Amino acid sequence: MSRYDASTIEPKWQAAWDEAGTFAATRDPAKPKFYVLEMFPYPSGRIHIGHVRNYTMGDVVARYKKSSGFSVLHPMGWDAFGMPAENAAMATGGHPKDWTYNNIAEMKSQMKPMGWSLDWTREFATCDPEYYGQQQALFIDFLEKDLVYRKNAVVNWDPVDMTVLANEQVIDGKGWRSGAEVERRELTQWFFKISDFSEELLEAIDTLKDWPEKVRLMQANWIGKSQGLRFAFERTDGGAPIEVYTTRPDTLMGASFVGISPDHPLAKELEAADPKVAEFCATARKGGTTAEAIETAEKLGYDTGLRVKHPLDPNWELPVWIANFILMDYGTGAIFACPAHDQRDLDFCRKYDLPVIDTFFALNDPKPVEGEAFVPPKSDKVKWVDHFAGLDEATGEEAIAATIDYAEKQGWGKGHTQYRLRDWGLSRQRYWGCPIPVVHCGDCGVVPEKKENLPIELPYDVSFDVPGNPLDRHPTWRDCACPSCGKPAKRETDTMDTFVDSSWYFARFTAPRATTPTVAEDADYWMNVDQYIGGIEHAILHLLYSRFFARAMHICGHLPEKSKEPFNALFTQGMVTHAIYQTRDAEGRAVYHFPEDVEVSESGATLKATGEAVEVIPSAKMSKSKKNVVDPLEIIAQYGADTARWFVMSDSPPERDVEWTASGAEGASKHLARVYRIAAEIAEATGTGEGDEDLLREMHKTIKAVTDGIEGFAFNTSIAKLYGFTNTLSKSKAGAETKKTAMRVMAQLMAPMTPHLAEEVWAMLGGEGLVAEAEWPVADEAMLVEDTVTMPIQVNGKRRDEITVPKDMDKAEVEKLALDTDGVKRALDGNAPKKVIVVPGRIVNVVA
RNA sequence: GCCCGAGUGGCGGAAUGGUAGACGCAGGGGAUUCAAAAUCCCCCGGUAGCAAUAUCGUGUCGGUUCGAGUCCGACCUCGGGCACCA
Repeated sequence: MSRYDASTIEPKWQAAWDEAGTFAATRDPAKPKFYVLEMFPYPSGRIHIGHVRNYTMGDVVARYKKSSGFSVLHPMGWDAFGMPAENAAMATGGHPKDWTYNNIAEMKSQMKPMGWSLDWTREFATCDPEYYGQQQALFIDFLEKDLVYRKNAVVNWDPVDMTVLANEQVIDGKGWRSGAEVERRELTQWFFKISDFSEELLEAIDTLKDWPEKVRLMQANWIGKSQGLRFAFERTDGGAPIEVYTTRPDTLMGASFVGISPDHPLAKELEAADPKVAEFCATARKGGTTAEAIETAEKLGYDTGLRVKHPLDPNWELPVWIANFILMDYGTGAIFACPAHDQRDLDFCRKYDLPVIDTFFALNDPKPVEGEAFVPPKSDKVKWVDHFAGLDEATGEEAIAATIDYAEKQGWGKGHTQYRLRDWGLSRQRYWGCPIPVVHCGDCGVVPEKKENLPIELPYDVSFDVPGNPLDRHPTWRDCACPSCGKPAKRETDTMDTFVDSSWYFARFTAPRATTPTVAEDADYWMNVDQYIGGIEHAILHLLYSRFFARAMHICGHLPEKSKEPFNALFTQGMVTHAIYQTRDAEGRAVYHFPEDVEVSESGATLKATGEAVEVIPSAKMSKSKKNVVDPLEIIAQYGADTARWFVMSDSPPERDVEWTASGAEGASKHLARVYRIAAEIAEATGTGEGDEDLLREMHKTIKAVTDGIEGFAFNTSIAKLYGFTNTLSKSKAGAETKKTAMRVMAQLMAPMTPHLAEEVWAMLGGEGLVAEAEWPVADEAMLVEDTVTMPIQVNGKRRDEITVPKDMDKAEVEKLALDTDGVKRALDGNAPKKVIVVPGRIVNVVA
């Protein structure tokens, strides 16, 4: 008898699928379609175990749906623009394009042996000019529909390298290469008007029924709708009033000062006139642009000396401060502070000795605020000190509504709906991205490129030996003719955020070679993505941007109405985590190392090559920049793709993070060999036996459990059931034909996870055609019903005994039997039960 | 700092509010074998006990319920996101 040998089986069946064109997606009007998509990878050059897990999940769904009669689209491509390619060029002197395409070739050669049912004929990379040219066409359409504009926004500026830094390149407020203190600097940049869609994007979240609740919540919070009051403080010097937005207008009587952002027009005006203000603003602008950096930085303020009048009391004057924690991007860039009911304001007022005025107390505890602000939930009733609108005891919500009403009636303020969501800044001052297809003309201003001139291709002859954007210093690339007047003009040198690339690739897969962004018939047939699978780390930005893009593409006629929400169902798989190994270079900067280069022992970790001690940082998301990635190729080489697939699907629930450990692959491999052995025995078996009915019952239960597991993304429980059925089958004494039937069904049920082995077993047992094309088995409901049931008997919630009774036995009868068990008698110790609860078919609980 | 999750044996994990630990890995014992590999069988949360069994046990503390891993409240720890990592 031959033994299970993945290395001969796997290439054989992959060739068979290729020859039959099994996974090429075709529009078939006779069949329902199913579009399954996993978030496409960044071509780092090596697949890691997270990819294996992610794409195997999608493959299980794709193969299952194909068997269930759907015409399946399951494509693959490359999210190929981005910083790592430029970093590699800087580090090794190569070219981002060569680096990227080499990586793609390398990764593809690693992915092919996995046997994923991908339609490789649709493959593309976002750095292909054929792709980004269409993206440029979309940009021009968006410009025409007024979905894009230019404005100033802050970036991380490295004053030594004279270059813009990504957030990732700012470490503890300093530039990663220069080590210089980073400052926030304004630059004119391109923006998508995603905020115009705030309300629509928020409301439509309710329609995303098959998205995880946590993702919907995160998106709703991100959009951040709030109701508040907009009003202006009059200045005592007669200057332009300061407009503020507040969500707590009810606390206006507790106002302590008016604060403005260092980027507020008034701050800039004062900065120009007063060196002291300029000095403060320069300090306040130190550090990175992230919300985290701004919110955790020390709170700094500067009293401008300006005074404003309190809107409710013309004699009450408030000082105007510039404060580093106020964002110009949110609301009006100006606030009033109420320290008694906001911790940040309180800390600030204590620091600068500003007054703290209580506006309300807890109902039975009129204790003035000291070190901690009093911030009850807005739904709690509180006692008001002196509410101008005449409230005494009322909730925050009631008071806010009353205040807005009062302000509107008096005419000094207006109720306002505010969203936290900001417009999407897409400009990047970098080379390896999609060029923004506009031209700057001395006469015509900013002019979109003509579509017939697309794609605007990146020049190849660039260098990365000095910081900054190589497009800016290219000798000729910028030179062009103005599309409007024809005079000499200059190209835009900013490229697009890579989130743009990934915001419409799912639509492009429906017609990847088209000379327009999409083709109506293909988009109509294949959209939407029926099952999208990806990491939870993309819960907000990528998914929100894609939802915006789908709407914008619909407006421009590139997607049908139904695709405004492009992802019908979303599954967010957990991340594969791993410890990070790092050493430090001469300047004390972190240098990361791959796990396979590190020797880990009880006494610590060292580099295999040099024996240098390695710092071990606890498990974190696997990322190429931290090099804490595990190479699955070894498992594949040693055991085969099916073992790797079986193992990653069996080991943990797919939505949960998993800490990668190598143990277990061996066990998975043994199990597959066992299945092969049992199949080979059964293939040669003849004659009748006993227990055929029992085996068939178990088979139908297995069909149901495995199907439910796949449908519910609980692949690990499907696999547990398949383990159980393997045991049943190996012990069964049933007749040969029944066993063959059971084994063929097992091959079908295993096929989504271990497709090569399944084909082999299927062929061995005389299955017709390819198992990949066989119809999915359906459980016979009649075979699932049991006539007797074993019920646990509890006394006060603790299990004391059990009884096995007919399924439909009368409650009173069950109660009688239960009370008569030894375990119950022992627990009751002669006492009469107070109450007996019988849940038919499930449990009996005796209350003593 | 703000938003969102997760926490169950040595390990990965299972469990419509109804027998906690299915299934697997690791470990222990046995069979087979000249021996080994491979395979097959049995045991496997802690404590006490020869055992039957009792008792404790799902991050911590409290609550709801006949009954809580599951629901509610507070907390602890870990993870993700925070708009230029992808």
